[in-house]
Amino acid sequence: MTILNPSLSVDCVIFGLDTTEQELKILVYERDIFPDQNSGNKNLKFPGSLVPEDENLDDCAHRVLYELTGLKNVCLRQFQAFGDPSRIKYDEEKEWTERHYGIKINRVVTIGYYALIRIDKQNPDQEKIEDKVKWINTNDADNLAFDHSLILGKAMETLHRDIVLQNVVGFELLPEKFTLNQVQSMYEVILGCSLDKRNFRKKIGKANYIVPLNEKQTGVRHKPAMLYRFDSKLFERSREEINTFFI
Amino acid sequence: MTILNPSLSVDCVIFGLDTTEQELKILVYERDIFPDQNSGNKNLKFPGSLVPEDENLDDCAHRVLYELTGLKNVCLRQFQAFGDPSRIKYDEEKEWTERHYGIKINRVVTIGYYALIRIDKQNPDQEKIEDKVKWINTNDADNLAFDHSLILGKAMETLHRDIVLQNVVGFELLPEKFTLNQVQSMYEVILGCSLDKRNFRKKIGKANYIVPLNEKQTGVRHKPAMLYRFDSKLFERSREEINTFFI
DNA sequence: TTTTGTTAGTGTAAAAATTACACTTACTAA
DNA sequence: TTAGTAAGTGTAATTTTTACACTAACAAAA
Repeated sequence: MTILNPSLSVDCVIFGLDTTEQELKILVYERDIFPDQNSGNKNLKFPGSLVPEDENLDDCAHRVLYELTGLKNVCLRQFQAFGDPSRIKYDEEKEWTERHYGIKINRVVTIGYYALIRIDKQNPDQEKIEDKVKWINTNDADNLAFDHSLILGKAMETLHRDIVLQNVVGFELLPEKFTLNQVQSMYEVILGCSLDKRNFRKKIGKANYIVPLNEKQTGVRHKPAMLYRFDSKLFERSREEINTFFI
Repeated sequence: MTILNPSLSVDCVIFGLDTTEQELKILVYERDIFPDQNSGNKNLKFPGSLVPEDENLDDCAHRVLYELTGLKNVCLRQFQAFGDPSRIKYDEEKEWTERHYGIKINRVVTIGYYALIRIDKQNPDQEKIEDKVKWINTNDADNLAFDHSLILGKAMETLHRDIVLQNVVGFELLPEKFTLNQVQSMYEVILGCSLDKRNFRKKIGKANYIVPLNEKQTGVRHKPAMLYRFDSKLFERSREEINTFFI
């Protein structure tokens, strides 16, 4: 039997790109702590859990995400620990947590992880989760449970920084074969701004890990775009070069 | 009485610039776990402690650093949580920890903080610490206690990244009035590389928070350098601009 | 008082990167 | 055949980055 540590948890901020609606969404888990209709988003939290006594934090984050949402093979990145003793704001939240895990909890420090995924591909397993997990737009995500609005803010800061510095790519967000315009609009949605098409292509042209295929879009009502693929090995290599510059 | 959480700690990686020897050092705490003379650096750890049940993580890091070393008003930055269940490698280390705190410990997750300070100014309080705290060169810091060599590596990565991106300044490392060459050699020591003097000055010239004083060095055996001061308000303002770009 | 040793301080030209900007092409569906 | 749509392309101006070498100002020693 696994013994849960009553003062340690992980929480996963999963960003999903909705390519059809051009929106950045997050995955939340719905509980029934506050029955009031007007309780806003207080019933919504990020998928997370207390950490078993003998489990590695990274492993725990992956496992918990899988168990709660069915998502696997997600590239999670630890970004910050949240340790305010009063981060569990309401008595109801503490009671729910103790009921949920069946143990008395202490002050809980949570380790925040984040990931970017592709909504249409890596969708949460709906059967498993009994409609408790859903996507909401980042813009509608104020007043989440616990301190999860704070966690979201820090996750977004980290995401933007990582995207701009190319510490993370969002190529998980794109289909295996994609067009350069899809890459551009991915960046635009994540960064929340628009980019110049030609200058963007100049930049992307330098990235050897974006490899053109000898293939074009079909069935589109306009000039078909060239398709590309993402080469993760080449990407890792170029990322190492950047990192050794810093180290 | 404070109740310590048996599975949570903070550790502080304090970088100190030794301007005379042009070296980057770290502050370590010496214990007597391994009596063997040849035990390398296994008795050396970063100042840290278990976290009291009701204390904020940041507050805890500052308090612990003060109590162990006498250092205060240090700008600590959280950089990563370390949670490998086997990060306490040796039985002797676990025993020492339990003896030291007088409680049974679990698997301990530690939250890493780092800071940059000026060795000649903010020296640890030698009386208080009974010679248990000392500076060692970062190059000599392999095989530290627990997983503290891993922690050091991650702290240095973060430091380099923060310095290059101007997320942190090392102006705590310099005297109140300083020369541009001091700034440059500070960067050189931290980054471990040499920089072009003219290009460095061009860059520094754009930073409005480095303010020239109408004053020169005296008593030096060469052409006296212009003195400058660091304006932390102007710096904060320019840092906010950078941050809003990311956010 | 002259010399010597030492660090301070300065400019430029070439190369690279960034920015702003508008039209033609290739396809589908009507 | 036409209309609508997104794809794809180049350039000139500006800014940033890079490499590089000498003179100036002081203290100490001769």
